[in-house]
Amino acid sequence: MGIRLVLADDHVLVRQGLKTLLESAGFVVAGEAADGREAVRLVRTENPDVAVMDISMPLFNGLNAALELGRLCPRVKLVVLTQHDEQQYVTEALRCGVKGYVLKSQAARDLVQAIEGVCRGEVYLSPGVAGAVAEAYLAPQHASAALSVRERQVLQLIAEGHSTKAIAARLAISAKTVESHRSKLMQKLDIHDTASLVRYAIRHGVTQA
Amino acid sequence: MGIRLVLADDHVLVRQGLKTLLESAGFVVAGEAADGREAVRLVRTENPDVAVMDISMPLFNGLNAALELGRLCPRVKLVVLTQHDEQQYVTEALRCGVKGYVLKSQAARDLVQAIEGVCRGEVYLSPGVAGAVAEAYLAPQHASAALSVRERQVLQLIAEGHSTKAIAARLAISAKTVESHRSKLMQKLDIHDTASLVRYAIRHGVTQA
DNA sequence: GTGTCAATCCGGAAATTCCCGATCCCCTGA
DNA sequence: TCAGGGGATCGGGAATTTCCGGATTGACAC
Repeated sequence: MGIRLVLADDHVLVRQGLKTLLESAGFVVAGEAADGREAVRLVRTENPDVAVMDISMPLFNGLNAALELGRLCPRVKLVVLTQHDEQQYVTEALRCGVKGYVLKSQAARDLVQAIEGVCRGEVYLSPGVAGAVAEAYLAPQHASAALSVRERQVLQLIAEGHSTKAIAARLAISAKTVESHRSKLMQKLDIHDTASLVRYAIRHGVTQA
Repeated sequence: MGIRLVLADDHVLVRQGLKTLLESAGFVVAGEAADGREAVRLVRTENPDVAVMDISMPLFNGLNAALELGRLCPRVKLVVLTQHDEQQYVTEALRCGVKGYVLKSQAARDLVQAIEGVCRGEVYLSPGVAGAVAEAYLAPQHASAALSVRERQVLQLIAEGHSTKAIAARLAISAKTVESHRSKLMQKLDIHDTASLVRYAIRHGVTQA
C-alpha cells in the first residue's frame, strides 16, 4: 500500500492539481486542508505518514503547524512547499522541525523524491537550497540572527520610505550611525538592496505594504 | 477538437498540476511558460484559443504580458489566475484587457468555466470578485496612474531588488533609460523614494512581498 | 501634417551607499 | 575584578546611484 499523506494549501486550485499529481505518483491523499490549523487537526485524526503543506497560508501558516505537529505527532514527517529559496527561510523551516523543503519552482518529481526521502528518515532539500544551508553553517553569525531593537526600528523607518538623513534626525543620531545599522541589518539578513529589505520588513510585519 | 491553450506559471510544480487538471477536463495544453515574456512568445508561435497565466511572476508579470498580448494577438483570450480578490487588482486586470479572472481559492471547475466562457466571448469573473467590480463602477475614484508597459516592467524589477544597472542589462537598454523610466514612475505616482515604490508595487500586485 | 507621448539616450551635479576603522558603554563569566 | 563580546555611536573616502535638465525618434490620433 502506498504512502498516506495529508495535503495543505490555501489555494483549492493548486491543491487539486497537487492531489492529482501525487495520486498519479502512487501516493494516497488521506485528506486536504486549507490552512495550518485545519492541517494539524487532520493529521491527528488521519495519522498519515507524511504531511505536505504550503508554508504561506493565512491565519496559521505552515511553520506554525510544523511546530505544533512536532509536539503532538512527532512521528509524522513534514514536507513544506514554498517559493522562497533564501537562506533565512530554509534555516527557519529546519528549526521548526521540517524534514523536507521543496521549491515550487521545481518539477513534481522533486516533491515525490522528497516524500519518499522523508519516509526513509532522510532530510530532503530541493536542489538550490542545499547551498543556502551550507552557507548558514559556515557563516558563524546565525546566533545573531535576531535583530536588536535599534536595528528593527531602523528597518521599519527604512521600509516606510524615510531617507537615512531623515531617520538620523528622527532618532537624534548621526546619519553615519543609521548607515551602520543598515549595513548590520543587511549583513545579518543576507540582503543587499533596499527593495529586498522593504519586502523582508513587510513579510515580517515590521511595516505594512 | 478541444480548446487549445497556453499555460504560464513560474512554479513548475503548480504548473504541472494545472496542466493535468486542464487536460483531464478536455483541453489541449499547447505550451507552458515560466514567465510573462516566455508566455508572449509562446502565444505568438502557438496561436492558442486561450492563454491561462498567473499574474504574479518574476521579471515580467501576467499583466505586462496581458498588455503586450492585447497589442500583438488581440484574438487570443486571456484568463488570469491570482490569489487576490481585492477590488484594485480586479479592475487593474480588466484595464489590461483580461477576459477571465479566476481566484486560486476556487475549485478547478471555476477555471474550466472561465476558459469556456471567454471562448464564447464572455467576460468571466470568479464568484466573489464580481462585487468588487460593481463597487469600482459605483466609486469612480481612479483617474490616476496609467503606467506604460515599460514603466510597469521597470517598477517590478526595481521592487524585486535589481539595481538600475542590472535592469538595464536585462532589458538590453541603457542604464540612463532605466533611470528615466524610474523618475517618470516616481513623478506619475507622486512617490519619491525606493521603499515607497516597493510598497506600491506590492499593494498593486506588480510583485509580492 | 501637426501634436502628443512613450521610449530611448546623454552629461554633470548632488546625494547616497559601501567598506574600512574607531570609541564608548554595558553586561557577563572566569 | 577585569577581560571580552556585542551593541550603539561616529567618521573618511571611494564607488555607486539618484536627480535634473535636455534631446531625439517613432507611433498614433485628430
